[in-house]
Amino acid sequence: MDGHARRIPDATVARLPEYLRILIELAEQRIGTVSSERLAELAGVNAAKVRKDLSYLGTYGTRGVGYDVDYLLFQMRQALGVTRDCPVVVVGAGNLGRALANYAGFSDRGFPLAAVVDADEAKVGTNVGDVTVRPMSDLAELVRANQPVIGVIATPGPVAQLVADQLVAAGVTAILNFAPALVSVPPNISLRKVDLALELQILSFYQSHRESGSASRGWT
Amino acid sequence: MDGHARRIPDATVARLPEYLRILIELAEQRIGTVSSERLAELAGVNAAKVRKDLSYLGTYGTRGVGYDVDYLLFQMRQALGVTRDCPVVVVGAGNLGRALANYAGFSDRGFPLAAVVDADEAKVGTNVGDVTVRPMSDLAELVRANQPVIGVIATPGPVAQLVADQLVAAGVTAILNFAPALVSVPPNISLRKVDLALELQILSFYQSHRESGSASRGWT
DNA sequence: CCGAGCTTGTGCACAAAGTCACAAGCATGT
DNA sequence: ACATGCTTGTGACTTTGTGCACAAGCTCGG
Ligand SMILES: NC(=O)c1ccc[n+]([C@@H]2O[C@H](COP(=O)([O-])OP(=O)(O)OC[C@H]3O[C@@H](n4cnc5c(N)ncnc54)[C@H](O)[C@@H]3O)[C@@H](O)[C@H]2O)c1
Ligand SMILES: NC(=O)c1ccc[n+]([C@@H]2O[C@H](COP(=O)([O-])OP(=O)(O)OC[C@H]3O[C@@H](n4cnc5c(N)ncnc54)[C@H](O)[C@@H]3O)[C@@H](O)[C@H]2O)c1
Repeated sequence: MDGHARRIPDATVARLPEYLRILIELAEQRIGTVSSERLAELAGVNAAKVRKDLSYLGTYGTRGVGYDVDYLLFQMRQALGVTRDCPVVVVGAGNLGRALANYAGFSDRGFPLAAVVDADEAKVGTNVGDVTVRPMSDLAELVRANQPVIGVIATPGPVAQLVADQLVAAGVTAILNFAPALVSVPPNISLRKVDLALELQILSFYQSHRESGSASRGWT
Repeated sequence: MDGHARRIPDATVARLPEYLRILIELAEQRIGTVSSERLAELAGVNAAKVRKDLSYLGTYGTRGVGYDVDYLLFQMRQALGVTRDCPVVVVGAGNLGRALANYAGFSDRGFPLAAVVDADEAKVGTNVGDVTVRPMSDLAELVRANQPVIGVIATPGPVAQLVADQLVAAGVTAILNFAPALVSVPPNISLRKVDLALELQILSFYQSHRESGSASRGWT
């Protein structure tokens, strides 16, 4: 379609959603154009980096003016593949699973909650957020009915690999893992992990070695 | 004490807590020594990287044998600054704040919950986990009584900067931000953010551009 | 139509991170 | 004592990411 399709570096991919969030805010404020300078300020990064990042998507800016917010927004959604909503299935209806299920921010950002499943019979049938907890045996069907789906692991660490295998078998193509355990998936499945205790330990490190680590951003 | 104190790269710092978690598991299994090869396998990274990472802490391995688990564990805790527990104060007693407060994994890993505070009068006085929600006006005193403290922002995005400022004013030296907003802090304060919707969008990208992104790990 | 004033897009030089390959060094058995 | 086998620690190289600086290019006013 475009013809140039150059590969986007991982570091850039990791920043695109941040730009996306900012663009959405700008669009809500009826701001029509934005410069790389301003975007950089809002995202807490270098302006040159913003321009380089955006240039991987295509040449969408106008020299002397900046970027058209709505157009860039459209192109960014296209690039990120968030043009259509992508439902999410949460596995584990514990503390975290329930908080996630109650979280409106997911639907708002294009990731509606499709279902919550749990292995515990006592939790199946209870309500969390807008949905009813379903048994693990429903997983394959739920995934098939909603494809493509992102699977979220919110179970204890020791069963994380097992759950991941079940998600993959059910046909999920991307997994977000909150359990503090390594999980392996086939190479065609995307996997990311979020480990909160790990974040605290990184903070702890920079706190005890008091010199500006990579963690802190500019102070205005 | 040691004399050589070379600067540890950020990328290494981000991996150390993962090694720490694995070492704790190994110690629990009464495993006395571990090779870089095995550690790498458990952490899902390259063995040479493990060795280089560990070499920043000091020369604690034994050639032909590997690393003594207990000794390395001790040194790693030392390096990460997690030798003493570091209490955590959560701001915002909503879905996420309550899930965090109920989460045993924090105390287990050296980050006991000191308090939960909230600006909403209706929530002050309610119980979450083992603690009672306190008003914002108690923040400074709570921080003073527990120092050093890590502050966790679990409030809506629009007030995140305000809350961060209050945390800094109260004397917190490290902040973990869950709100989807940029917050600025003075350079001597450590700051990290966790944005779940952002993670989902990154997954979405790699899902729509189906080639192995940086996200997936090996499949055994 | 032209010049002034911005802002983009990118070449380039540098910094950081990752990988390989291997010498150095320890333990064990003979 | 010494050869053997294994694993560490690290120098050299590759890949990836960052930031500067500036030419190219757009808009607008006169
Ligand atoms: N609660 C938090 O704030 C928090 C924070 C950081 C990380 N985490 C991590 O998130 C995970 C969940 O935490 P939590 O506090 O919600 O735990 P939890 O114990 O409250 O909930 C775990 C849920 O998983 C279910 N489960 C157990 N085995 C299962 C299986 N094989 N298949 C499907 N479901 C299964 C349980 O029935 C339970 O409902 C843990 O790994 C934890 O370390 C939680
Ligand atoms: N719930 C989730 O699973 C989840 C997931 C990802 C991100 N988040 C983010 O975490 C944050 C909290 O989410 P939530 O679902 O718990 O929201 P929530 O609305 O349930 O809770 C927010 C809490 O913050 C309190 N608060 C509001 N203003 C405050 C102020 N100025 N000072 C102190 N407290 C204040 C409110 O009283 C409320 O109790 C949001 O930014 C959200 O985007 C939540």
